[in-house]
Amino acid sequence: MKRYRQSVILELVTHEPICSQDDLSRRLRGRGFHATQATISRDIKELQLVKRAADGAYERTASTTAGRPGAEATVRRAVGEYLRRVDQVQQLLVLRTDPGGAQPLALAIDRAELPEVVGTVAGDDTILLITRHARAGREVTRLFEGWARG
Amino acid sequence: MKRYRQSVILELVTHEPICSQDDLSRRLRGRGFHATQATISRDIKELQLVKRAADGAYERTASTTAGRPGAEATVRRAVGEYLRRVDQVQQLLVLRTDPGGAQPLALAIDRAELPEVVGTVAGDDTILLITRHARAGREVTRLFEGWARG
DNA sequence: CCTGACGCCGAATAACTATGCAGCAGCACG
DNA sequence: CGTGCTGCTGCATAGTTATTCGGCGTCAGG
Repeated sequence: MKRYRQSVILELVTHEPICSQDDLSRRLRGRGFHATQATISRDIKELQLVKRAADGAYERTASTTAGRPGAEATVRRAVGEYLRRVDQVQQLLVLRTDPGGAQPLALAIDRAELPEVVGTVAGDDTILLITRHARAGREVTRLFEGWARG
Repeated sequence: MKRYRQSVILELVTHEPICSQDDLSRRLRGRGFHATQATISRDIKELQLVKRAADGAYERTASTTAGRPGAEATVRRAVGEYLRRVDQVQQLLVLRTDPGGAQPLALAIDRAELPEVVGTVAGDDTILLITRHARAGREVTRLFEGWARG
């Protein structure tokens, strides 16, 4: 129960701006969790989130940002199977696959929640992958190319 | 006055655990600054500190450590000189400039490492600017429009 | 000297978060 | 069973932070 709820909190927080615990409580309710602000306060402490003063949103720290081990194996396999080419333009990567391969690959990438990856947009055979900056883009490129070769 | 106080806040926060704004207020008093919690709240927001949930201490973010002070003045000037229009679509901003203005403006924006800005892609007279979320986009829009008018 | 605009600030207060306490499982042991 | 222990939770409230409102000083233009 608690573990599951906390993982949903992590996901919510990484994907949209959550600016208060009541806010979080409401979104959890939308996913079938009932938890009071008190419980969420404790969850947030255990998850070691931080609250940005600039906009009040909660954020994961580096320690919690490492993706789940299972997801990494999945994305690794998906990259090996689908990825055909990578082009980098600053902090954007354009990934090419065979026709129809973009959706499953993008899904796997999203699930992995790689810290360098801000988000993806997938068409049919092309994915636009957005990283935080060019350096991160290069890292992801190297990572993926390694997986594609292996 | 304000600048000086804020730099002292940064120093205090990096060297010892400060867990509340009243705490900070007391320590500032020890160094000859008199500021209420309200003022400190505003300072902390401007300094873009984050509060760790784990222990409640304030912490600097990468951007406050990395961003050079000159960069903000530069981007300010660049916005005033080049920016002609801003359109927002959720967390994306489309910035228009006169022909040829996109590259230098994007460069200045990148250098400033604004925390709300994830990245930019510049063409000749158009920049796609990616922010973390719509709220951040609105802030950046207001910020830039203010600079463009000034 | 006005006057308006602007930036900074404090007091009060609204909004948000942490925590002491008590209740309720579940579980191990006698 | 009964008892004690542990982990998790909600309620109430204490503690902390953000914001609103209004005042003050500065500066530029009239």
